[in-house]
Amino acid sequence: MKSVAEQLELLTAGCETVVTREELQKKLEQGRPLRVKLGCDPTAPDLHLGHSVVLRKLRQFQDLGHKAVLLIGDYTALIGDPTGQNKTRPMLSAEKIEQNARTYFEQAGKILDMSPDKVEVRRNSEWLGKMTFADVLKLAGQMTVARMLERDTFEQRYEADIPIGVHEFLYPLMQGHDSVMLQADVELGGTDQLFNNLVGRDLQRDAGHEPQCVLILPILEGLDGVEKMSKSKGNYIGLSESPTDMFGKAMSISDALMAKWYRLLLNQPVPAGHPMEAKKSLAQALVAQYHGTQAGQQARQEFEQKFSKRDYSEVAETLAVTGEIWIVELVERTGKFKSRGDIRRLIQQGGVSLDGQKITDDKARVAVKEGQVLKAGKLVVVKLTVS
RNA sequence: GGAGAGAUACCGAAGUGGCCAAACGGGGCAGACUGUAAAUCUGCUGGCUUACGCCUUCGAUGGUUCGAAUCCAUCUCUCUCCA
Repeated sequence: MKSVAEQLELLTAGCETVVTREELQKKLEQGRPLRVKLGCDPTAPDLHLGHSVVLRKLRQFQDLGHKAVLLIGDYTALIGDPTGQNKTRPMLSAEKIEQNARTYFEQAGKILDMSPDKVEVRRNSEWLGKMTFADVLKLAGQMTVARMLERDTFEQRYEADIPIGVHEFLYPLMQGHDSVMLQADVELGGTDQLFNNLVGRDLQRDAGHEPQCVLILPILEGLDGVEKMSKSKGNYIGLSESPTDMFGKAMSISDALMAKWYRLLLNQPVPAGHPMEAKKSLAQALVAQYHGTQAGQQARQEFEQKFSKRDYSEVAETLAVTGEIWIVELVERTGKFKSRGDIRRLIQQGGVSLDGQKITDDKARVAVKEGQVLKAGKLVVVKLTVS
């Protein structure tokens, strides 16, 4: 067991905001396992590196002997959230939610310790589903409109004339109420969760509990280096992606972004030396985290061969085709493109080559030979086999 | 409840009867250059069709017209001011 000072140092490292350090220290001094809450969204089961930042923090708590309390927001997902901003969030069936939750745990398990004594899984329908309208009013009475409007996402939307549904004011309260019910000692979240988590403190205090500490982790920018990593923006690396894709995507980030990824994903400073070498180390370490050390080395070797030496002999992915085939169809078979029009454009612009020879005629038929290598765009390289 | 403004492709934003698959900017993709970085230059950027061409798209539904993103009606949603 590490000392309180060591724990405190470790746990607050990398956090953007800690509310408050003193309180956390006091809780740690009590010497009992703390209950560390993290809300999971059962509508987005595809976890990516962005989610991993907060999950890794939670893992740190676990490793120090504390308990991860995963809260599934099944009640809100069941009702749906018709917020103007994100269109109408579809109502999810109970089965779908369960299925998503399972997928979530499967992926979160790559980071968290999922052994029963380290994790507690709860659903907020347990208590929210039983509340009466009078209970809701009582809850709502603990908050004021002015305070709600302090929240910057609300403030911004209000200023920008973007609609805000009244029910949206209730979400922070629901989330805060969850903390009361769970007797959370600590709540983790991304920067967008600061307000919600602080509401939890108020409600806990009103309920006569000791308020939870709030640890806010920074947002991880996605591949583009500007926007927050998210599935809808397509700028993410999924936790379940293949070593090849992970490595390739990681290599495409900007040097400026690399430092932040090092800090948030590896808890390390950028090593000295050539930025490209540093990036390779980053990519390798990431692959190793999710696929093992060996896969990390392999991915690196494969990458260096493919792109640095332009030697495609070791390409792992294969595609079986029959003898002669129309080039557009051939590329389509890789399954990585959304439409034929897209493929045509790619071909016309010189993005497709066979054994290093560009094919720019989108009407061409090609006679595929065993072992030829097809390259389409930056990321797709496959070895062809004739069947 | 009253008065006004608005809804265009991934986003912002032009377009007010045919030349509109829809200007321009951003984003995205590709090529050149590189380190699959950045910067820069160039091209592309609804779907199907290996051609001719066809189909879907300007909030929704109907209508006027040879012809509608554009005109009319109804509806839905949003914003502002007033009560």
